[in-house]
Amino acid sequence: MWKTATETDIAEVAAAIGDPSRAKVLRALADGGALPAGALAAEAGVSLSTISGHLARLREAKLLTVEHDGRRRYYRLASTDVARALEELARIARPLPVRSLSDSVRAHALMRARLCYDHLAGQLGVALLAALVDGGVLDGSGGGYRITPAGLGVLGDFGIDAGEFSRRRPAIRYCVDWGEGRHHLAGALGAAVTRRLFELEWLRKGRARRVVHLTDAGRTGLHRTFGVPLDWDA
Amino acid sequence: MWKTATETDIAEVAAAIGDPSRAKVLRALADGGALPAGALAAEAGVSLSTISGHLARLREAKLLTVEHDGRRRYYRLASTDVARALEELARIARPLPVRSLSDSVRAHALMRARLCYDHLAGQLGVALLAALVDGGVLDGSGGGYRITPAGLGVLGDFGIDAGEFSRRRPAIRYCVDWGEGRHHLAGALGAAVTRRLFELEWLRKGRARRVVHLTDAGRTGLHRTFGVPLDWDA
DNA sequence: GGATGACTACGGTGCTCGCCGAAGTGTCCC
DNA sequence: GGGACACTTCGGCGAGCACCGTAGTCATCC
Repeated sequence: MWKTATETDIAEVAAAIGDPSRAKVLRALADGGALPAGALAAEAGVSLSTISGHLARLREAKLLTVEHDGRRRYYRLASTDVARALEELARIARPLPVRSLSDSVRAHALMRARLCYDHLAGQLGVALLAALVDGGVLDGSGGGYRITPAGLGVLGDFGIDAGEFSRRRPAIRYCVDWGEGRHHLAGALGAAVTRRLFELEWLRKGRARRVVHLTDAGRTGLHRTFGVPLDWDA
Repeated sequence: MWKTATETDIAEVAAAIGDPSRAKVLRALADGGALPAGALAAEAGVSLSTISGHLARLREAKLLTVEHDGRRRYYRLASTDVARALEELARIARPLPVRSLSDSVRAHALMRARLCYDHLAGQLGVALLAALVDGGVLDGSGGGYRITPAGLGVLGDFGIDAGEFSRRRPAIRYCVDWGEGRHHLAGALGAAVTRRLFELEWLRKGRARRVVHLTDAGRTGLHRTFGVPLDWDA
């Protein structure tokens, strides 16, 4: 039932994360995407042989998984838990010096709406979860979230069959977002909603990694479907 | 309003955590207590000079704070955010080999009820928060928790003036506990409740660090006051 | 004021590990 | 099958750092 909660080796994981090159790799994968070794090498600014060693170590620490696809290997975060831990670390880490104007533009965009692993985060993610609860799609009482019977219908109309979720992954999880104590939607439902938002082109990927933009169709669509305020970003 | 969310230096913090000796220090302080350098040296199994260097580094990384008290210096986790990040890392870390029987006894006790920084965690913490929501003390809808008007009264009778909470610390936070997607109560309220539980001797510190035990008085008291089931640990 | 205790600062030693280039392995394309 | 491509493994170099013992700095106690 409960995982056997012996002490765990924090030092090992932390050491695995605690190298500039490896941290860059993890951040590049924080949107839940998969990238081949070459791209990650470029991202981290090191040689292919070096990145290969780093990737082996991250894999050893169970932070990454590999998917073989022909002659290339796509690396991906091992789980949403990893993404969570990374965001939590980012909270307590000191800010990197802002190097350029585009950095601060990107920072602002990330704050508004970004991908955290495979689901929506940032202010938009928070606003969406709040709207789902206010609109009765989710029941937020009881120390967690549950899909209500009414909510099943709303989600079905939106194109999501919540009954189809795999047993392995919790249907609903939440990530703690920037700005004390606000949630955004994660878990299988968070991922499904986000995927559907892209399908409908209510959401579009920004040029910078992890950044997403709400389209005009998305703004009105989210308002009509889930009651997200039109001025959520005011 | 929102913190300026530029990229943060995950690698620096993670590297600070990612050393066996430093990780032991952090784990020893994870219950929110404060310990002098000598005790931490013993805990980590290194010399005083070595621990001094480690403590300086942890302080530099803003993970620890020091309080001077005469000729000794007490070290403490810098914030609840740090405790959170550590628990999150513990989630994804591989379990350390169980070395002895007492280890596994302790692991079991930790799972049942433990301190996470300054508030209650483990199955008991989860059960308490659930009871507070079910009993209407907290309102769990809306993507967070709020104290209800009725709840203010219940808490007052219990000996907690929730109006007195400082503005600096959020009244209510939650930590994600072991076992997918359950919360336990944190924040100023979590700390106040826990403090009061010790005052009333409903809760007693166990022999092992972080472990706490519910007394018989506590079991019935929590049931009558907040509606925690008598068989929460069944 | 001098002795004791708690810690920090310094100097030195050895090991780990991040880095690269070169060579090896597996995959795809022509 | 041969060659290009994507990556991993190997060997070697250099820097960083975890560790200790010793010496220095405060604060307390007598």
